[in-house]
Amino acid sequence: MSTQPARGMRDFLPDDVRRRQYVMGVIARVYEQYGFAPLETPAVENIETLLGKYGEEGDRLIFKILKRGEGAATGQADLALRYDLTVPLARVVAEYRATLPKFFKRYQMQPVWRADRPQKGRFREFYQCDVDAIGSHSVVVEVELLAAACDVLARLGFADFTVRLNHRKALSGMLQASGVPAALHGETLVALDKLDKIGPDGVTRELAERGVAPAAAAALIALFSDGAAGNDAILARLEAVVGGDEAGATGVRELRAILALAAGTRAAARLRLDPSLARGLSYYTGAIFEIAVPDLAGSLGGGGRYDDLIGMFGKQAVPACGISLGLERILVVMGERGMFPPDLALAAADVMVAVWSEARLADSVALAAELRAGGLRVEVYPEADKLGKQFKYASACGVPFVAVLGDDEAARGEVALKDMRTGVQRSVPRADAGREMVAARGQAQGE
RNA sequence: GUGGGUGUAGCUCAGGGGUAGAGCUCCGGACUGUGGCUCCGGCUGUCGCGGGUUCGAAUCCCGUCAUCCACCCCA
Repeated sequence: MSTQPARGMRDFLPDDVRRRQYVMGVIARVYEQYGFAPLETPAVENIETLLGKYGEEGDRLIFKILKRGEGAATGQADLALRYDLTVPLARVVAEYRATLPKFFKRYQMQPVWRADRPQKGRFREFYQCDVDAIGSHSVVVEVELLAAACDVLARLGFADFTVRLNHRKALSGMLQASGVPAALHGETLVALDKLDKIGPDGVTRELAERGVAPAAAAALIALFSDGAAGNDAILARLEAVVGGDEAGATGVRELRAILALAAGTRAAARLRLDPSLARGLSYYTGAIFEIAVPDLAGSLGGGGRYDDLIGMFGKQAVPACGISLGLERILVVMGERGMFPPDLALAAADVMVAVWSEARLADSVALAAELRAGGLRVEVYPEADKLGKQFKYASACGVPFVAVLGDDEAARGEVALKDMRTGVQRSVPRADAGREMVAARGQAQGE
């Protein structure tokens, strides 16, 4: 029988968990600094909550749960594993709107599931770390979210990430003004997105195949090729192309406002206007973001404004905006670059109590209890064994101290303490052993 | 959904028609109150699975499954 975890799923061994907890701790602290409150929702949602929210591709990748009991024979699904944290949030807001604050700011770090094909930095179960602000149309929300995400990455040690920025309304304005019929917007964006892969000629060909007029194609390619230009230059160009299109003008105005408001935050140096950024999730309605580093094909995070999603739950339309960071992607890059603090690899115990003989077992367990009461993390070697083996085990585990309570020590009321890093051993009164090692640990951490 | 790489010991991998291998890990010993280093000895295999070719297949062929990578899409 195979002992591997199911496809695209992973086991997290202690070192993995420590790294994950470290990163999630940094993220939670930053989000709290911005005034966001924690939220958790169930892994499973009713299937109709999820279907129709993500677009065709997204719906296809939802893990569905077949009916149980008498319904099992029908092969129908009534439940599904959540595909992201945004749609469950929208459901929660629609359900509890009356009791939530006017501006509901929440963060959520939980696993989501996608029936995708696994790849580097891509798993079927992965954690998203979302921050969202509900209830305001103001672009202050966008700026605060962008600043928080940039603070997180900076605090984790990233110095080379960029945040691509675009706007759904600016995008549709561009297409509309270029004479692309609304029905072709989706396909046109897919083709334009390939610009850096198949080049202007390839995109021109593909657009022609899809029925886009040559003049419109040329105008769009010119606009989308402006990658190296500064934000101001792109903004000016966008304004010119979008022209009188009303939605487009709104989009460009909001992008301008976001860039202006962000000037006083850590996001300012990161934001790159990118007219080609589209994003596949269908619920976005306004600004859209994507966070990237050069050494990973996928993004570290993404997000945007979704003013219509909460209204889809049939109650009241509520504006909303959010950003999602991909924990696994961040961990993959941090691992490759060796960005974790060294003390994450520390042993699980400060001291191991060796067991001299069967007769001393009870006394050794008692000694461990005394040391724990003094604030130490203490492991007891679980059986009486040759001392050599016990030291070898302690050494392999990286435990910095071994306490030996042999017959000689016990007779004198002492404990032998060996510092495994220096090899120095001395006997101290049993009552002082805890204090000695707490002091030694403090010294080691001060180094 | 499309395309490519790889499946051999617990782990990392060699072997490409003729008896199944190495390093690491693990266990024991040198070392009966003391680890790391060294040395000696030992355990571990349906060579992913199924079929075919052959006197003979880990090796060649077909299929299948798993896994990794790329595309699509995404975090």
